[in-house]
Amino acid sequence: MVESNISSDLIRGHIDTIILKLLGDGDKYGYEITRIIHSKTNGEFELKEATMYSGLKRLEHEGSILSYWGDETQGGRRRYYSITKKGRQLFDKNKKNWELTKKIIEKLI
Amino acid sequence: MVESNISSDLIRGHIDTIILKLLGDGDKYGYEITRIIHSKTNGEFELKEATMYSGLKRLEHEGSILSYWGDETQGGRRRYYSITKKGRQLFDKNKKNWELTKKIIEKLI
DNA sequence: AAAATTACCTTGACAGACATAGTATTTTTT
DNA sequence: AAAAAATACTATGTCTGTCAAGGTAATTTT
Repeated sequence: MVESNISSDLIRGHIDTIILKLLGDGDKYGYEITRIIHSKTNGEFELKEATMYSGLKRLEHEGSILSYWGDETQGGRRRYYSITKKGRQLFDKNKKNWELTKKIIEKLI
Repeated sequence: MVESNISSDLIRGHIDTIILKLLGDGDKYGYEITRIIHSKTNGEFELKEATMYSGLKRLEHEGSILSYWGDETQGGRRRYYSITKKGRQLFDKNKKNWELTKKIIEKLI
């Protein structure tokens, strides 16, 4: 269980993009997002709950995603998130930004 | 003059590493560091002065660099910075961290 | 002489990540 | 059946790095 050494400074600014990417493949609820990320990275990166929820709130606020309560008649309530057109555009923009930033960092370190 | 669109969130956590890298090649004074970075990136990234000086102060505080006044008898004073052994170790660590983080981000976006 | 550049420094604001704490339900373990 | 762990959500407040804005002073260019 190697559990994450990823500095939060290095991940900063990528959280929203990571969430948007996941939602691009279909609606998900919050807790599910953390689980997927955990397994996708073989436990190397753990998205903290507080971090995720603040990202979700931010994204919803600006209209990049929207949310709705699942209709689980049994079991705990789940709030699902769905990406909007604006969200897809933001993702594209962020991804390009990442590519550019990556090149620059690579040039400098 | 394309001047920087690099989001400060994406660069966060890399400033110190960038500075250490430059000092690894020889002592430099503050203003010089900004100029080198500017030209190395063809103007795509501009290290803000306040950001740089706070990085320098942080690094000096923790013993990763040290500083001394240049002996310019004529002309303006210059404070030179020099990397320490600890600084070189920190650079190596940061660089590894970057490689790891890069892989993880790439996996997720 | 005025303007621009070189070179340094400080202060305070801001925003994102996260620790911590809390609620409530369901599932697993003892 | 009771206790513990996992699922699932939310709110509050702290910390830290980046940067805008401001300042000083000398030198060089216009």
